[in-house]
Amino acid sequence: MKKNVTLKQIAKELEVSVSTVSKALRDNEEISLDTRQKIQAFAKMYNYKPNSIALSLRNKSSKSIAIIIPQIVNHFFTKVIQGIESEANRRNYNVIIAVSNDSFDKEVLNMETLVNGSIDGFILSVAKETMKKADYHHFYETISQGVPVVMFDREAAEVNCDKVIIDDVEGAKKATEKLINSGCKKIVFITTEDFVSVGNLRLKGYMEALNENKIIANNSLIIKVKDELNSDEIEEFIFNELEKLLETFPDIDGLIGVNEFYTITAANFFKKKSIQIPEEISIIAFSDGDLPKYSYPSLTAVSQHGRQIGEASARLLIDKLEGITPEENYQTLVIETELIERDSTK
Amino acid sequence: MKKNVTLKQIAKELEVSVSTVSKALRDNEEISLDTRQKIQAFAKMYNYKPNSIALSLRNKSSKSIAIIIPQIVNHFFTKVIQGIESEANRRNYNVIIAVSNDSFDKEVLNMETLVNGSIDGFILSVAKETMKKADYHHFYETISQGVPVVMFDREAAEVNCDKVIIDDVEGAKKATEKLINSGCKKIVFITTEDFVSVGNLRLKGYMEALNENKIIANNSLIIKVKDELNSDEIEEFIFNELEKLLETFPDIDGLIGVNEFYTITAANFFKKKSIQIPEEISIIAFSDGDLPKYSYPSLTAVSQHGRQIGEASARLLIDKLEGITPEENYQTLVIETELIERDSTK
DNA sequence: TTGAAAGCGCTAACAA
DNA sequence: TTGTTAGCGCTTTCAA
Repeated sequence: MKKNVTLKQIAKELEVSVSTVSKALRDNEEISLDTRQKIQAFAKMYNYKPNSIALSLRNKSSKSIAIIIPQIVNHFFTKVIQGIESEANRRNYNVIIAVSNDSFDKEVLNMETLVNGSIDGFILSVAKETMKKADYHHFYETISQGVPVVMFDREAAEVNCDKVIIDDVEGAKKATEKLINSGCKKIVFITTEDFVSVGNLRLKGYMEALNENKIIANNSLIIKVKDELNSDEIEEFIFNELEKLLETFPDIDGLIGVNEFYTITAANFFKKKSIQIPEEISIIAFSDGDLPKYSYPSLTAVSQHGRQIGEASARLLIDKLEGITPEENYQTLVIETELIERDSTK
Repeated sequence: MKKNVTLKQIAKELEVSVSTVSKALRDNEEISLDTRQKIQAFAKMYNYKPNSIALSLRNKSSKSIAIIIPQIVNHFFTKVIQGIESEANRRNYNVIIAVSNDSFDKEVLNMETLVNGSIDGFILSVAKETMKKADYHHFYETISQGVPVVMFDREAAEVNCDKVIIDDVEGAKKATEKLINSGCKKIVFITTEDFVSVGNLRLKGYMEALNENKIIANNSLIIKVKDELNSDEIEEFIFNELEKLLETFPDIDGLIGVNEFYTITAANFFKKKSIQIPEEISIIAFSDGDLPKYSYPSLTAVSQHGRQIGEASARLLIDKLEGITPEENYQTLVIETELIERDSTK
């Protein structure tokens, strides 16, 4: 076990001072070409690598940014990470990923442990529990300490910071219109409980589209899946709700789900019932994931462009870190959704 | 923008020395109860948080471990991360995630940037390109610098370090046997190219099961998907191969795929052909993901227990970091696979 | 052209 | 019981 060489060791070997070595390695003109070359050659030979911790301490900057996401097992978030990674790497920043598990406490803990020196800024999507509690003190604190925060997707409206969101209202509207235009009259909407901003916005878009097309919205067609259910229970819940719905409204002919799981579960329900997709019912999912694509028939989906969201978030954050945009100049970028038409719609 | 308070500032305010503050905050008995309480109260009021960078520099340990995975958009890897996270958090370690994108250069770069102080050890799955090149110098170097490495799933056999692998041979064998026992005679096997260790091992298990059941293996039934194809091309490739296969062997009645994408694509092919699953053909996927579960009919799958792999890896690494296991004592843990029976097999 | 010294925030051995 | 000092690895100002 040979430890990494330090400036000190090199200095000792070469019988020069530490500062000379430091300067030489940064190719400072102050040092004679001769010494510089000698030192550089030696450093290379001993595979010298500057200690990044020491650099961070010294420079008050670690050149790394932290991502805090609610869940790691989530295709949308992984896409966002991919986007952040690519932009950050391009601009020589490292990326650290932490997971809040949708828990308020873990979100706070993550920020607290990271905020002290190890990272220069945050890109995060707010944990569900935090939204529910509406307790945002940890965001205010980090921002007031001069550590910039960028929120994406799930954001806290009252917190002043850069944000990258998708146009959920518009996305849901486009999806609903697509169904209406292809002849659907009774469109089911499966969403989350009210406190999740995203679900709400999508519901709003659905409503708007109905209104504008003079279709009277019917609350019975809106299924709100309880937050605390696990995946088996979700299936059971959705199957039950649809079963009931089908009894009262045997003529439902369209369905939109605010995430891929709800939607695919619904699609499977109809497959089981031998109700043809899209002939008898058209289906659209909100999703950036693989489920709709590999489903049979494949599902038309509203893509959230996770990668672009990630890239935009990283750009916003790094621009701020490097002083390209002034500190108190907060922007909210809206990334357009895209309707990817597949085989579940006419 | 108020910066975080430091020991020095507290010391100054309270007119004591820095070391007194340091000791008081760690509740050192050396300091009188009186002073301790005063200092602690003050620190709390000013929301003092130790600077983790300074601590790392001082302690030569950051209490964090780095995960390097080939891809972030991969359900298996995210499950593993989840497992690592939970074990690491339990033992008060932070987790940093970096992505190699299956590129040799990026893997090397990641390790180099992280190895210098910011992390105490690595948990990684080897990038495809690295396996192809069989260039493992970066692993040797980090290990020889005293930074422990744990490899999971995709591992470099010749590198001496802790490893957590799944019993791929056994998993494939179980899957094949399941099909044989349910009456399948002609089982297709869709795998990767030869240099991917995992694909190879699974193929071996398939072969073994056939042999032990006196079924003569037929190379034409083995489809090797080229590595460089994108997802659309993979679909095209698999569809073509199966089409051809069906002409020569209209009596194929079983199929195993080494990952969820290959398998689900094959399943979709049969759905398109109106060949009934599982009546006419039984299907099993290797997968930890959601695709098989939400497929219709749902697909029987060999689960790799990603979460457990993650937990075991973290345990191995942290035990080494804390000196619980001796440095040069390398273990290879084998995590059993599990056949999750669903609706695509009889 | 080179080097000494201070300092980033913290801890710990030793001195007072 | 409290404080002084040195040091983790690095950069940078100022002096030689």
